[in-house]
Amino acid sequence: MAAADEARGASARPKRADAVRNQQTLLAAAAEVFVTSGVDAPIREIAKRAGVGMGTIYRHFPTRADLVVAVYRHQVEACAEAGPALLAEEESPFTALERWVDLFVDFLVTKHGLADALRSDSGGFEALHAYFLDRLVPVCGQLLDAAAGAGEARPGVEPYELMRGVGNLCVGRDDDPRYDPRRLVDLLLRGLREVRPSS
Amino acid sequence: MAAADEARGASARPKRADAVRNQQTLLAAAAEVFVTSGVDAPIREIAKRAGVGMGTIYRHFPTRADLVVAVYRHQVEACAEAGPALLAEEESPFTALERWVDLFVDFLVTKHGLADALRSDSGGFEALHAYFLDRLVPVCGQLLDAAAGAGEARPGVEPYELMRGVGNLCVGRDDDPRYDPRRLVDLLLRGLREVRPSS
DNA sequence: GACAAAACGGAACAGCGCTCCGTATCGTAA
DNA sequence: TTACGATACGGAGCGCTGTTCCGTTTTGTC
Repeated sequence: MAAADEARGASARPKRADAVRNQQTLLAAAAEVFVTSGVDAPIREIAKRAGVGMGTIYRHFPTRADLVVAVYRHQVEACAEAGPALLAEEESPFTALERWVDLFVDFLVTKHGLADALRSDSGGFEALHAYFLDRLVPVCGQLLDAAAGAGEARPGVEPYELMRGVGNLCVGRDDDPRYDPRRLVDLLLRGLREVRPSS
Repeated sequence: MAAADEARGASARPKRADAVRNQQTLLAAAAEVFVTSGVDAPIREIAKRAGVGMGTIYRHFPTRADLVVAVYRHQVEACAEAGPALLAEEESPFTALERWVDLFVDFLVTKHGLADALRSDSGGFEALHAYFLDRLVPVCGQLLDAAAGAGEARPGVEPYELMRGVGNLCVGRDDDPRYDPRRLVDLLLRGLREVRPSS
C-alpha cells in the first residue's frame, strides 16, 4: 500500500496533488501539536502549524477522531499485531497478556491526553473510542481466552471491560510522581490472574 | 454548626441576609443542575436556574471546584467518617477496606461526570481534586495500613494511588452496559489482597 | 430617612468548534 | 497553450463557552 493511498484511504478515487500534499502536511503538523498540546489541541493551532485554513482540516478529517486515528493508526496496528506474536513467543498465555497490556499502556501514557480522549463522551471523540476498541478488543479477547483456557486467568472477564479498565487507569496528568499507571495495572492484572489448581 | 455558618464558612464575618439567601439558592440550583447536566454544566445554566446573575456565582464560588465541593461536602464527609466506623465494625480490615471502597465507588458513579472532573487537569477542577484527596486519602491510608498490618493486603501500595486508581476506573459514560466499574474495582482489590501465609 | 458598604446583574471580551461560500488552484481536453 | 469545469482552499461568521468588570440596586445602620 503506497503512502499516498494509505493517507487518502485506498478506496477513494485519485484526488488532486495539492489535496494529497495537504493531507500529509496536516498529519505531520497534527502529530507535532499533539505532542506539546495534547490530542485536544485547538483546531486553529493545528491549521496554523500546517499553514492551511480550518476548512482544509475539516474537509480531510471531518471529526477530531478521524485526525487522531490517522496520526496514530500505525501504532495501533503495531499493537494489534503484537498480540498474536506475543502469544506465540511467550511461554505462557498470561505472560503474553501481561506484555501486551504493557505495550498498550506504554502507547497510552506517551500520548498526552489520549487516554482521556478515549473515555471522553463528547468533543467528537466517540469514533476514536470505536476505532481503538474495534481494533484492539478482538486481540485482547484472544489473549484473554488463551489465558483463561490455560487456567491462568479468571474466566468471565470481558475483553472490553479489561481494555477500558486499563485505559481508564492511564487517564490523568502524566507528570504526577505519586501516580504511576503501571503499578495500578499490575495490581489489576494480579487480580485477574487465577492461581492454577495444584492438582 | 448552623446551616448559614456552614454554607458561608464559619470563619467569615457575618454577611448580608440576601447574600446568605443567594448562597443557599445557588447550592440547591447547582445540585439540581448537576444531576441532569453533570458537574461541568454551563455556569449560565446554574445561574438561570437559581434566578441570579453570573457575577453572583463567581462571587460566592470563585472556582467551579468551590461550587462542586460545597454541593457534595456532606457526602464526602460521610464517606470519610465511614472509614473508621467500618474498621471498627467489620471483622477484618480488608473487608472494611472493600466496603469503604464500595461506598466511594457508589458516590462517584451516581454523580454524573464527577469522576471525570476529579482527574481533570483543567477547568478549575484542581481544587476539587485537592479537596477529595485531602479528605479521603488519610482515611484510605488508615484502612490500607490496617489491612497490610494484618497481612491481608500487599504492602507498598500508597493510599493516593489506590484512590486515584479506583477513581479512574469510574470515569466515563455511566450508561454503558458493557462496562461496570464495580467489576474492575473488584479485580483491582483482588490484586491488592495478600494471601495470608498458611502458617 | 439618609448614607456608605455590600452585593447584584449582565454586558462585554476572549477562546473554542464548526459551517459556509467566494476565491484560487488543478487536471484535462481542445 | 489555453480555456474551462471540477476540486480544494481559506477564513469570516455564528453560536456557545468561561470570566471579568462596573454601573445599579439592596441592605444594615445611624
